[in-house]
Amino acid sequence: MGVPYFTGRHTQMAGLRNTHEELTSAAIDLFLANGYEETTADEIAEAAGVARRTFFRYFRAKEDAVLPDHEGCLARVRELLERNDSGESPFATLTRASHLVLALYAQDPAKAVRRYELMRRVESLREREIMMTGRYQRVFAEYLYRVDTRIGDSDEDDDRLRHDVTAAAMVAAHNHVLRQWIRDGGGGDVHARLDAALDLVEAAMRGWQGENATDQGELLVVVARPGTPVWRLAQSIQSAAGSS
Amino acid sequence: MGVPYFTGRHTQMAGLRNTHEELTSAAIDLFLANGYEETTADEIAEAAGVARRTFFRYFRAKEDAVLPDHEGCLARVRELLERNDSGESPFATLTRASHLVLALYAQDPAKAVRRYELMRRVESLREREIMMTGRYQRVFAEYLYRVDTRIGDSDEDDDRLRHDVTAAAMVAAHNHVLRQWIRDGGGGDVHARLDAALDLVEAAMRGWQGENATDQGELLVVVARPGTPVWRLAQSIQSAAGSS
DNA sequence: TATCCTATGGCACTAAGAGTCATTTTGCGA
DNA sequence: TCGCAAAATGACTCTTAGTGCCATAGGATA
Repeated sequence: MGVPYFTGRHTQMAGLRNTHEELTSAAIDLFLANGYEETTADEIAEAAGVARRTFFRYFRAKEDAVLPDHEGCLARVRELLERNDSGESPFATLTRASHLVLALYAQDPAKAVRRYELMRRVESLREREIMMTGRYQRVFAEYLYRVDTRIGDSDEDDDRLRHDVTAAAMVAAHNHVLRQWIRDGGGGDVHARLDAALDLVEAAMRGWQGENATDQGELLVVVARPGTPVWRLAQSIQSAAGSS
Repeated sequence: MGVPYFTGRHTQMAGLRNTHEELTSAAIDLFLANGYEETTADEIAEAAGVARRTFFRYFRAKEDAVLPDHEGCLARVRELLERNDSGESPFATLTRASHLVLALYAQDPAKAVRRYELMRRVESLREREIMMTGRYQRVFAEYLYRVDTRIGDSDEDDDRLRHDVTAAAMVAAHNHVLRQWIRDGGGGDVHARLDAALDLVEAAMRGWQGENATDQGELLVVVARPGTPVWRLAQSIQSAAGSS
């Protein structure tokens, strides 16, 4: 078998023992009780009533026994971004992808809180989590690069910078919301909070301009007397916006 | 000795053999020639004419033999942020910190290019690098949280979100500039490029608003006939901005 | 010369992770 | 209900990263 790691395989009927689940909960229990480094893969396997080798068939590394199934989630995110069926904005699509990731935690708040407690004190787990967010960020940035090309004279490298920064900002907002939610004990509507945060990010990034940018926050006041033709208004607005 | 790893210790007189340098270059050579996983710490040590144990005295992990001295750089960044002597803006201080990190690569462009070649194909090294950027990002965000508190009615949680996003955006911009520079072969003035990129980030983040923000990019057009009192103008602008 | 102190070498040990093959379990069609 | 193919598991072995511990070499200092 080529890729034996758990990504939805190992399908178990209801009622039968779910090795994956037993391994993760045994791992979290032992880690919380005896410490992370102090717990060996042997002990986890034994606690789950399974052989050591089996443990490493379900998880490619010790850390993965605690962390959520990012591999599978990343695959779903990629699929979502490649489908790209609706006519929504790139940012909106990435927002949906963010919710997909958030659901990975939100669907089991109690476990999320326990995991967080663990990650708070184990450096190695924090590192792994950071790595994963880096993966998402990269996928986001690449998606933007693919679909958010702009017509006109905009500099290509500047566009890529904007894509990288946007992806980083979105992931940071996601992580912020997730962390706050978990610290609050896992109550309330996380998804609504994520939407609010991403709205702020989108608003800020909408102000991203190339080198010939107009100043943010500038007020454009057009004074016209009644009876002025509308095209005249449009003309002066345009020229004012262009010559800042 | 408590912390034996290289952070400026192992001071060598000029002319004596610099074990650290020999180990890193031996490591890069062997990794590029035979692959990363295929090269053991034993072989690196032997190539540097040193014992295996010595290798792990200089580097806490195999990956660290290739990567730049992030540990020391992080310490310098922390020191810079804690000094906080000048009266510049938080963003400007973080910009200086970014330049500090950039210098870690810019001071030896040839080695940076070789390293990049290596990281391009070794997942484990990419992971380590992502981890390190995560560390910087965290330090940046914490700095903002410390010094960029705002007076008035601004929501605290919203502030922290802004700090997280700002830090992420800055680090993303830094990494973007660094990557582009390395891909271009390591020529030109990286530091100038970083300044340009961070200027764009600052401009975008300046547009960050709390929940009662007016829409970014929205144009407010006031039409008034000549002779209208100024207070009347102000009144309608205010009411229009408030009801968006 | 006696003595420190630091870098190094050498050795043993733990544990993570991968390869391999035999064995069991499970799903499914006849 | 039986039997078969595929998947899951168990039981080894092996390599290598990383650590702890102690001995030693060799330069600096009193």
